[in-house]
Amino acid sequence: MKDYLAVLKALGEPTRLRIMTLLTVEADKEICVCEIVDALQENQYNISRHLKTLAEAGLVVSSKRGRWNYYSLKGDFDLYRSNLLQAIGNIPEAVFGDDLKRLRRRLARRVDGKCVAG
Amino acid sequence: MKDYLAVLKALGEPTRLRIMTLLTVEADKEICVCEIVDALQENQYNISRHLKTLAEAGLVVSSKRGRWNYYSLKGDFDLYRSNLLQAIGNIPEAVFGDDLKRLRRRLARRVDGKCVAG
DNA sequence: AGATTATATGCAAATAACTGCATATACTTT
DNA sequence: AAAGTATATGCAGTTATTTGCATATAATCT
Repeated sequence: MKDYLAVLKALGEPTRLRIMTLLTVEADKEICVCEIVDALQENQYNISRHLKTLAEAGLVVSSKRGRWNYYSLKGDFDLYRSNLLQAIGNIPEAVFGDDLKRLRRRLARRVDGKCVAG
Repeated sequence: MKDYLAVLKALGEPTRLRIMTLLTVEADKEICVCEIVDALQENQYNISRHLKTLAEAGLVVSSKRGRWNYYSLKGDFDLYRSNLLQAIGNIPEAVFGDDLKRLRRRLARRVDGKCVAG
């Protein structure tokens, strides 16, 4: 039961739910930590920790490139996780409107599709 | 966001997830508190409290009859909650095997479809 | 090599959630 | 009316989760 609970707990925390929404809405992209930090206006260390929790729950994966670490939805969800993601997909985008706006503004700054922070 | 979170939090706790499984598997029935207490082998007061949390999250409803209080899944789920229930429906029944066995044994004791506790 | 930047993490403090116990409430039975 | 039964809840203590700060790690740039 523990594994199943870990996924629900991972989603049941505001910052992590916000992160999952970013990654879901921009599901075709990998997003790096500093972009998430900007979009959510939260501390770097907290974002980093919440991402770890999401990864441990089997919801996201990371891919390090240079000093950047890019996160994205885990590709091959089992039915349990994909139903959960479908559920949170029903939450109106307006709930996360500011986050998404800031994310898009930030993504627009990329050069060659890569984060260039600062 | 708070309302959406409350549902995920409600499901992300072992006792509450176990309760939801009982109510889902026996979705055609209303189940009273003392039957849940027996099935889960937990304290009456904790079950009572967790049921309250589930009710506040819009997942279950109660219906008082005599001194018994019967709980069941809320009938008219929105898409968000119904997708969540579909998700937890993917958890193998074996995970809750003992609970379900005890519940069935307990339900078999009903008289006229009503709980007769003790 | 040394400085800089992006990310991660150990530890202590703060916050939130859960449990146990006692007891209240509400209904029923004698 | 009194006793009994099913359920709910206030309060205090415990346990779990999250945060803040400092700092570690790892890669890059000068």
